[in-house]
Amino acid sequence: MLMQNARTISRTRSVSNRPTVLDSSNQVEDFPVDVTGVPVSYARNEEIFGEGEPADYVYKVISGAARSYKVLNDGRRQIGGFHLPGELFGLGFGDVHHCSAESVGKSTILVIKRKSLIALAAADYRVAQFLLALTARELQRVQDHMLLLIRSAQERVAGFLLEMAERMAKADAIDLPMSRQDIADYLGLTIETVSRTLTQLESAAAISVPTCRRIVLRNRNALNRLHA
Amino acid sequence: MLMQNARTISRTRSVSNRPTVLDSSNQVEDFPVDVTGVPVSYARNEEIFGEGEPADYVYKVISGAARSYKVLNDGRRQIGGFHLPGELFGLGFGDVHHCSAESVGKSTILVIKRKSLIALAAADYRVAQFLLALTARELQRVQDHMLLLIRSAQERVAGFLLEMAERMAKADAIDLPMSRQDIADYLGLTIETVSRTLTQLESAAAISVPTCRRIVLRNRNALNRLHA
DNA sequence: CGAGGTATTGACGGCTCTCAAGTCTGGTGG
DNA sequence: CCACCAGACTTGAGAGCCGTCAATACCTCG
Repeated sequence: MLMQNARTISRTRSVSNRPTVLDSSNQVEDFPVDVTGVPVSYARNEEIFGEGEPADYVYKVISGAARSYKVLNDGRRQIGGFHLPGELFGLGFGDVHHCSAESVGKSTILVIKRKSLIALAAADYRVAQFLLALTARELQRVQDHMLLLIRSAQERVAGFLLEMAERMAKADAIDLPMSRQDIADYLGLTIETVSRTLTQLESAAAISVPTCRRIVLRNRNALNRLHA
Repeated sequence: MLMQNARTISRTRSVSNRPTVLDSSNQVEDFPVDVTGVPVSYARNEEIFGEGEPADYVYKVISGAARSYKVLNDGRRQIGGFHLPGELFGLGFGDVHHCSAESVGKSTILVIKRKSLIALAAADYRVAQFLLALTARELQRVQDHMLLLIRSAQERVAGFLLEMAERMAKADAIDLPMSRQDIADYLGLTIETVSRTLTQLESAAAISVPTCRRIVLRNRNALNRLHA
């Protein structure tokens, strides 16, 4: 019945670490009009919002990274996406969140009142259009992620590395903010398989792994071939 | 490198079967204001739109069913979703479609000019809100679908049957519009595994399969247990 | 009635999960 | 500064689920 590791849910979590407001007011770029939010700092593994909670805010990563996820009732966790600096998350526009979100490491995140967005969108169509575009892009991202989940372990890991390189990228070196467990839960694999696959890719000279959080892409063609 | 069946792509397809306009004008319900579209009939396996084509229309199923899918370059196909009567699809709000869509069997589909929607949304915020809600609901549906893809074959098939029963449902009997290959590509399995799993579920008295397209849910509790 | 596509069933192999050590790393305290 | 510890990561052996290949049954339609 359950075939994957159910230990996923019992994970270290910094409890009762209240968010700290850093500054009183801060503007959100990207939007066609001015939107303000409050920057909040989160600790490693701290919850940002939980599934089923009222969705009063949307979020924008300033520094660090966040993960959105759902948990199956047998304990398996599926990470739907990682959110890197500059990206918005917590969209969904029901009255409650349909997934949970946590800070990956230490992070600073701009918290924006949803109501103010809704009001702006009602008044200015460009804001509504912008929100629609954001949601549609997120939809597309999730659909692409689905394509990863039907592939072999090598293809998933290669795809993950290429995606991360693309999103954080300057050079061919990536400093992953997330653990092997996070990667595994993102790719629908186990940490052992992720680890083994990275070792294989390293043996194949496609990557090198100087430290476990740092990965250098040595042969993008090989990775792209796997990415299919 | 590739481990799943690559024969998926070579599938019968009714070629050169031009859509037929049935009627000149037809209203779209659900919308907060009047939106008109044109009902078009499609043949079995006929393409409705292709990935990369300009997204000039959105679609609403009147009768029959449609499937949205993407194809990997090794030929594997992932069906992102089935669209049943009453449901809209082809949202996405980029200028091109990011997936393809086909009619499953014979179907009638209302084709709506996207531009007219955009214009309406710009003029009336309720329309914009409605579109946003639709897209967000679709996002949520895809996220839930992702959760299916990380489960065992039994869990996936059970989840699929429950989803279909919920959406087409009146009673416990479902008449599936789609083939085993469609189900397999939706669940990230092979047709053999889908077939075997249905047989298992039948042996376990959870379902019965009078004909291969008709499935009767005999024990929803058992299915729900699997669905986790 | 025959033909082609569709579905089922079986045997086998491989990929990934599971369980279990072992190794490394980063942080803490002496 | 170093020893120590806990968590994270890696590596190994074995098992199980599902994919592959192949043969057979079914079903629709000409």
